[in-house]
Amino acid sequence: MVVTPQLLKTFPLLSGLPYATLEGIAGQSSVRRAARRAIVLNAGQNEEQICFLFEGRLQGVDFTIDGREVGLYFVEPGEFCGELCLFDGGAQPEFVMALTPSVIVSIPLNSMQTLLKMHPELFATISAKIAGHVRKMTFQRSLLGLPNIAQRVCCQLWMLVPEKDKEKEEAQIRNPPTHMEIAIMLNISRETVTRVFQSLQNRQIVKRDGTSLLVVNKVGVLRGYAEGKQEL
Amino acid sequence: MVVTPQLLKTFPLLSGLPYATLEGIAGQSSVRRAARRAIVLNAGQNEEQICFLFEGRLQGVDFTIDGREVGLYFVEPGEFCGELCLFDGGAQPEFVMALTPSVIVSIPLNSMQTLLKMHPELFATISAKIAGHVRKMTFQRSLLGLPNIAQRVCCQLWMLVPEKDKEKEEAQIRNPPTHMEIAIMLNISRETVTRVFQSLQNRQIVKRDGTSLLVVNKVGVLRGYAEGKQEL
DNA sequence: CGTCTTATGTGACCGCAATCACCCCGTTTT
DNA sequence: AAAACGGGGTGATTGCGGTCACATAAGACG
Repeated sequence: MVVTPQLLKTFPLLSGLPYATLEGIAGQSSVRRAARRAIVLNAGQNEEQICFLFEGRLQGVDFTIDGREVGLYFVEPGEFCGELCLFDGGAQPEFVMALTPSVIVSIPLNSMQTLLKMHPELFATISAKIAGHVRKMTFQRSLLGLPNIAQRVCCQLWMLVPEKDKEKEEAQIRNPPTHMEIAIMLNISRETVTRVFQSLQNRQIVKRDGTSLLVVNKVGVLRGYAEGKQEL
Repeated sequence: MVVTPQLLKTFPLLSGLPYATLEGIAGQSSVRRAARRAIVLNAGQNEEQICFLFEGRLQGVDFTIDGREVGLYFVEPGEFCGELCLFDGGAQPEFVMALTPSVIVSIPLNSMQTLLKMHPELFATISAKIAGHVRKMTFQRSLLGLPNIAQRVCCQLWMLVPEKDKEKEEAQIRNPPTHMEIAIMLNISRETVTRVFQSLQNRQIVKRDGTSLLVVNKVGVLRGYAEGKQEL
């Protein structure tokens, strides 16, 4: 499929670039659909591409020495991943997998490097992204320290609430991760996640609406659980 | 205390700089001793300094919502920390604490920024350092996925073995972290770490030599445990 | 020197989440 | 339409590591 400048313009990182530049980049880029569970980036390889997520949800995953899956972070539409090679040319440390059918725009590493030379102001955004990633990982790690499992799940759920809905009473989480995908993020078993969700549903705090929508009815209460102000 | 150019030159990041430049930086920098448990960098604040560790050992630590300590990474002599503000000007995400009495050289953020303008080639090293940090955190996260606790401890211990000793039969770990400090890195209790160490000592794999030295007698065996090839 | 503090060592107990085994249900595949 | 699959739901069991409560050892320090 063809990458259009309009498509590239939808990504915050690139939205400020002149049309002509975007046209050039578009010519070197590619767009692909990734099926559920498809590998977008491989660990341990020099992937040499920056992946922009247009639609869907991705997850960074790693594996322990004994083969268990470990969830690292989620990638939401508009964000990108695989940018670590811009910093040290090294290999991709973790796998990136599509959790839902996704649309991904890939810009090759060297196109990206050329672009950065022409527009060094983009460096600030990319640096900020990496810095943000470090902060996110730090926070995620601190989640694992919580002895209360339900609180862990609520924190993770809270992070999936769209920014714009955090102050509202009700929120929607589109394409929510499966229980398994949440479980590996939090180092707990799938069954335990299910049981916490049951508990939340019984209290009418969340509600499933089909397979691709999770409604948070009482955003404030969820937040309370996440912050440990109330026990589930 | 006064920072000399010679002191700065001991740090890999700065060792390639001309003497005159180092003199300039030295004038703006400061060196301090941090006692055991002293806070070197505060979380949530704009610390605006890059800290180079000359001697000792530091640990990045965070706290969960309910106040538990979480260990994030260790800083070894020659390395630096607090560099995240170079990337987004944001606050320091985690605390950095001295585990042993340490000597730390601090370069203010704006001196560092000026230096980077004059010597953009340093960017590569700093970028690589951040990239390395991301890789380290990813690995550390995958450690937490290990269901076998003893293996986790052995992995952590293996990472403390100096690079130069990894192929040898015997290795020394100077200023080893306490059991508690290892425990918070691995999300396990202090007692459990103690029990694993007992087990390792009984099998003559490690040996304490005073308070500031841990001798690994059988490096290969430790590695075997770390990689899950043998069960402890 | 004795006193304080911090680190380590160890047993007993117990609670909680992992595991296992199975169910249901909706979707996709054949 | 049947079969296969993946996701979610649930009970019973159990083992492992957390917690608690001490004991002991080793420095730190006046």
